Amino acid sequence: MYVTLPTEPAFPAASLPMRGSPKRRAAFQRTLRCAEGHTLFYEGDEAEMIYQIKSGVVRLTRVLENGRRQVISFGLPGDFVGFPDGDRHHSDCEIIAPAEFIAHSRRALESGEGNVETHRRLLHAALQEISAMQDHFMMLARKSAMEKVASFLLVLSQRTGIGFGAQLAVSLPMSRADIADFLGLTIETVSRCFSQLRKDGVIVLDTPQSVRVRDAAALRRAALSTE
Amino acid sequence: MYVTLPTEPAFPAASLPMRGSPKRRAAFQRTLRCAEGHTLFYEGDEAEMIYQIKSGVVRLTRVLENGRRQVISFGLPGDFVGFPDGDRHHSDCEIIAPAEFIAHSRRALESGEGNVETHRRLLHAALQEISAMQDHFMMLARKSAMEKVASFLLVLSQRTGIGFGAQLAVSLPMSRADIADFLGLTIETVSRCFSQLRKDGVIVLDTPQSVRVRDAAALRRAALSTE
DNA sequence: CGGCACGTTGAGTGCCCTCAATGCCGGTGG
DNA sequence: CCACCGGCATTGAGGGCACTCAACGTGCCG
Repeated sequence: MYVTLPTEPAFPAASLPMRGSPKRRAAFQRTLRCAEGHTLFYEGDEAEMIYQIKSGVVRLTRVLENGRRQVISFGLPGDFVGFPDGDRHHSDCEIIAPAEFIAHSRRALESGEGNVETHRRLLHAALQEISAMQDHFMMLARKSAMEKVASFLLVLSQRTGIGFGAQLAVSLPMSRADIADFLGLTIETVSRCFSQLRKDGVIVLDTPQSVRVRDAAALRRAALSTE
Repeated sequence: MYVTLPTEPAFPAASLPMRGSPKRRAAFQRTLRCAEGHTLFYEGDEAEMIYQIKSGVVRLTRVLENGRRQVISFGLPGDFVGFPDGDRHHSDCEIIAPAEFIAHSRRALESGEGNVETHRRLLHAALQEISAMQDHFMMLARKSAMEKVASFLLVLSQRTGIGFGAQLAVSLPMSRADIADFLGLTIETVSRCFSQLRKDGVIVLDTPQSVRVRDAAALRRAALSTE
């Protein structure tokens, strides 16, 4: 069953697939569609569902009291988002490219209610998340600006790139500010790194949101920078 | 390299409580004691157990191919370490202060085998870990050197500090190199921050491994640095 | 056309890194 | 006992990378 999300302002979408459903107690899994610009959940919301992204892109963010923002991660197809801390979400989740989700009840993760196999997959995803975040520690703490941007492009091209002749077309639905807050850089530095990669012939910038990777090997070298 | 190795060679401690035990199949939970300098598990080891720290301190590290090292976290009493990625550990775990653990079978987390309540607690700890790591993202990406060091001291003093008159005595079993690799700084910068805090009268450095917090409010201010 | 959001580019500064020297402490051997 | 050494921490001098501040270009929308 599909729940199409509207063009109205953001709302606690997490609650939608459950409320008022006659099959509520049996609804461990639902499919959900959501337009760009909407917020799937906010920090502090009660976490009723965990979402697997079928298509589209989401952005997980967290804000410090002084206003500094951190983009925790970008959710790409295949990713799970919404793992709770206690019974609450600990970040905001905004849709930045029209997305479809499979929504799982939180109890499917916590108690295996509904389906043992689903429980196993959710748990596995949560543990993988921990490992992936550790990789990102390296990124934030030990890589130069160019390495960060190159690594970012590399991952994105590997996960969502589309063959385009000898090149790989990559869409960047997020803004430069999002990328900067993800990598721990400023907007200007991110922009300068893109320009440098363009000047070096590694990438082509058709529009700021549309990149083609011309030299994947060079990109990989820039991302590692063993020197 | 960084850390002095113990009087005996490191060993796969994780396997100790299981091997040769006649009660092996029933052993979902065991207590374990381990001296400083030993390694509880290595990256790539099969993750048979998950450990809750009863006392002592451990260090989780990961190494990049080019040699750059990242300290993922320090495990303090109450913390869980050893959450697997698939069936493998994804970091090294070394004991840096004599420690006691409760070892849980990985199956206790994955299938709830043994005890439902244990399963719930392990899962809860894994989810909390995700949330805690997100906080550390902020730390690595958006805080200045002084904020990082002050935050680090603050957390440590809150978790392991011992009242000492009006002051709070904190033990730092880890080296400056460990702290630097945890915070994404260099040894020298960490040292300079400690010295600055000392000059400002915020802390007293009895020895490099033994700190007293004189002015907790000032430390908190330094950690937030809203300016 | 003006206003705005976003991205790019330039100039200058500052924070933290690099490199280097020194001090301290424990272990070891003369 | 002292000399020597290696590991660790501290401190200083200098430089570079990324930040800050600012200007400009572009596309979108009223």
